[in-house]
Amino acid sequence: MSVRVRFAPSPTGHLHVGGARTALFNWLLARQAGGTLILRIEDTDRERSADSMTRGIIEALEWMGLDWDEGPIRQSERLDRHRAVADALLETGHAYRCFCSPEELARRRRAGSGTTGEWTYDRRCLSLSVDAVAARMASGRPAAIRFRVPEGAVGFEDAVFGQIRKRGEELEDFVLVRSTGEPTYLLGVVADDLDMAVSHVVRGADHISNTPKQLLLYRALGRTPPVFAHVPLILGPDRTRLSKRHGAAAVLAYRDAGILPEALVNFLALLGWSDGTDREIFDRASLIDAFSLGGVSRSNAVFDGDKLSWFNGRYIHSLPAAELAVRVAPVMRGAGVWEDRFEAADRGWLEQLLATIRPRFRSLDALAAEVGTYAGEDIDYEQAAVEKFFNDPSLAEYLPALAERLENIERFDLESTESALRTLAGELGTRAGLLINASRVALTGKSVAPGIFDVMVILGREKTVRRLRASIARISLS
RNA sequence: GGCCCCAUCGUCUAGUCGGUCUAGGACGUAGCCCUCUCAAGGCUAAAACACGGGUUCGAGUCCCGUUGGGGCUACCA
Repeated sequence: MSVRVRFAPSPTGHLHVGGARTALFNWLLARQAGGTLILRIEDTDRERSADSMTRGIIEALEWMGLDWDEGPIRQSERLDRHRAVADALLETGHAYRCFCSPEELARRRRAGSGTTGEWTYDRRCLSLSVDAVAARMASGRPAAIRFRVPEGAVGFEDAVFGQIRKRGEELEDFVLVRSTGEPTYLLGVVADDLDMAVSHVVRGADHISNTPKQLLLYRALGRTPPVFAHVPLILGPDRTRLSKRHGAAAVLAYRDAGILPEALVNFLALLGWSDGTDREIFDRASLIDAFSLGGVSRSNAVFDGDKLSWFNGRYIHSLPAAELAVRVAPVMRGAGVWEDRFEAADRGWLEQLLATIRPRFRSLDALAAEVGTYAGEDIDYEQAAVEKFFNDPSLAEYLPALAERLENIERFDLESTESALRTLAGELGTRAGLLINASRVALTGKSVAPGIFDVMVILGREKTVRRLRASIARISLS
């Protein structure tokens, strides 16, 4: 049997990391089996669904590199089909019309929810005679269609949670079609999964409790249900389900915060799944290779932004410099540090710069912002750096001397600049460290930067000499 | 409230048929090394089997209960 899975988000909000992980697991399963991934938008609640959300979800999936083979299919385009399924259920006696209005139900619910807990639908309309139903329909009274929950237990073997059972008596006669004629989610999923020949339903564990209802529908329809695999939920730091309340839970917010998609994918894969080894770094291909539903955890996981950040650092540090340049380019544009010369003539220089400064960064944002320090003409001097490394009066003498040496050495590379500086320090009878740290402030305006000779080489002789000389004015100010 | 599910370091997790598990790895934290700063990298440390009963020669691993957490309980998805 071929693997046909689906990712079925509802466009009532942004794609958050929980949904993204569900999408990832589905994608992994499909790719691993050479199967099919269907993207289905569950927008049967027209009140809460928004097209902009659908676009955002698609944008997020594309950014993560999770491609689908069929769809996007909007559930709202299949309403007639859903209604036909409901009619069939009506026909076979598995469903019935209910004329109780939502307001009336709310009233009864309030009155009925006494000591023994929740009120469930009392099946008032189930006992209506055929004539009574016909009369109400003729009078144009709106009717919902409810599923008639049969007696007995329902159970299924979940691919990650194992055996799950529920007694039918605990289920109420749920609504299949609203009195407005709109089918509900419960009917929609079953009808769609059936029509789309879905073989594995992989979704969040918040759907476990609804699965028995869906199973009843499959049974009433005389069809074999797919394999169900529920994945544990991702929790916020407060241990409740991730939502907008938890700030940046949206996938696109991570993209905008300078997170690389491969880092998010790698991190998410390991949140709730393990291959049983100590391995932490997985690229797409090895994830496809190693993933299995059996390795999915049964307990919920707290989202740890620090660890995501660590993964992001790993990828920023290890991506080929040329590739990294491609990724930061848009971020640099956003930060206003992009220059056209980076597109052509100075592409190599940009790549070299990125490779030099990246060990200090864990996000594309911070990395991009730093480019300006090296590529721009002017630099800002950080007060703290000036106070810490630019406070020796003799620097007013040393720095011009260093500038002069550097201006005249034959070659200008790592070895020559270092030997020039150390030789000068020796001649001046001072520590090389004094010159080095002061040079750092003079060349970058900061107390934190790559090795000073890397800085000199990346800046080039001319800019190095110029900044060294220009910086002297700052000494007296400190 | 009812029902369902879950339970190993602060966090993510490994833990084969119950037997060197004095519980392993990673993030984070602390220290050390490297060193021109800060990172990166390397090394080290502190840090967990929720609790109580069973079963067993032996339980983190099986069973029951308690506690804790999460989910569902809509004419939401």
